[in-house]
Amino acid sequence: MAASSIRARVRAEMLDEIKVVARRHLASDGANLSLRAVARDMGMVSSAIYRYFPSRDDLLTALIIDAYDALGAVVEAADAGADRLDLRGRWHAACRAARDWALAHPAEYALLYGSPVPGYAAPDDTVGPAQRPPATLIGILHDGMAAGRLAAPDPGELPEPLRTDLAEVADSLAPGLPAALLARGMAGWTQLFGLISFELFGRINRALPHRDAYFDHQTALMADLIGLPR
Amino acid sequence: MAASSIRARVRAEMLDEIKVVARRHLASDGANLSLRAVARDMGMVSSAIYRYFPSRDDLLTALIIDAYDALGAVVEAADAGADRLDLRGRWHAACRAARDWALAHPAEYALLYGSPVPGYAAPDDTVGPAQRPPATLIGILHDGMAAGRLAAPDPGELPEPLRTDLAEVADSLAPGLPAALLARGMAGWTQLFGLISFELFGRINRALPHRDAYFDHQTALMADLIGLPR
DNA sequence: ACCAGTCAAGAGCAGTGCTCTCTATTTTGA
DNA sequence: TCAAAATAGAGAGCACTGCTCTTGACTGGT
Repeated sequence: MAASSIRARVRAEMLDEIKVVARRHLASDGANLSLRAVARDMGMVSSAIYRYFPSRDDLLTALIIDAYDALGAVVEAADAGADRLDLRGRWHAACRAARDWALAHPAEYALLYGSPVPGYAAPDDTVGPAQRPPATLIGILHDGMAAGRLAAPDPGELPEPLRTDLAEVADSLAPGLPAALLARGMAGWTQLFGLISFELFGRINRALPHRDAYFDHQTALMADLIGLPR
Repeated sequence: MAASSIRARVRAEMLDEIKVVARRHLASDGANLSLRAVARDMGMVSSAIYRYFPSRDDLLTALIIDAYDALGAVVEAADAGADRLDLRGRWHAACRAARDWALAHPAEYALLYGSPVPGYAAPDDTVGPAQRPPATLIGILHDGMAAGRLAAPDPGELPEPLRTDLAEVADSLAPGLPAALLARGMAGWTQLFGLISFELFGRINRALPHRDAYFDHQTALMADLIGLPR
């Protein structure tokens, strides 16, 4: 058994090291990751990599899941670090954590939220980790409703086909959350994604030297829209 | 002269045809466009393409500029088609036009707003066309202020380093537009980009069958945030 | 009619993902 | 303990990529 586990442990270390090297390549060369280059960096022959990842897409999938989990973890930790009843503080902490992670890991962020890699379909393993960041944001609204610190928007602002759609999503994601509030929470999540993507990919913000202040202001506007108390 | 122009015309037609074929490949195979495949489709040898586009990146740049201009044109046309004083109608028309174009040309949208192609730096020729869609949205706010139908938010909501940043951008983009209003307009543009990108790249909206209604509701929320009169 | 500019073609280089075969090593089961 | 089975790496090879260079044919202007 010990002999068996030594081989398994070496294998696990290899898997990790391949991912570490691949992440380094991702950071320098972008999304078109070269298995041969990774192998070269590890002193292996290219075909040996296929013992560990049956295809390039499988390596990408592993990196994507790791990245989703890393992002989800920092967002959840930031949210957990704020006073439970300070909804606005939690909102800003979660948003800032997502942005900080993205700025620190731009290539991995691009892998998650950039244009999909052509010919690559993300397997179902990714949907769970992918939902951690938005689920955290929605959780803030859910807690706010439960604590009576957050008012539900007028349900009449939702036209009918949409109201039932959103109500079903709310039931499965955060039971009891009013559909109209869920819609505003999703608006906040969409905005967060857009802000980070523009800052990372775009060029508009070149005219705005104080990016932190811009980001905080924009997320504050969304907090206003949601109705988080000041 | 006529003889010279016939050659120039053939050349221009070749440039166009290459771009048409390249767009077709873009739609089917995504961003990793193959010059050899394009050449094959045109019955040329691969090296002949280089007479027309010195590199793959130059072809990409041409496609990007065309796409920005196409998107900008439909957004501007949609805005121009609405009553000048119906700010909300203009806002929705412009947003819907952008979404419709993106849904009709997903690969080109991904080229514009997806993760940047690794190793490819967009040249300065692209920044002009790239600003047409957001400039159209900001123009709506500008007109609204001029017509007295749009109130400026409290300038105090902007912290100081940010206020001067935004004021400078406003001066160059839409003189007279209050900085706080510009910030809200940029929020709307960010949200529009995020909505379209999520719908095109994401999987969240799979739970929302009525996507048109969702989109309209989300853009209406941003119109509320901006203060566009109902 | 000639010369210069333009074009397509082909060969070739260095790189890619991936498959297959071969050999060496390790683990396992009787 | 010792052979069988599983696993690891190496290397060759296939079909593909972007791109360069040279060669030969064609065209337009003088």
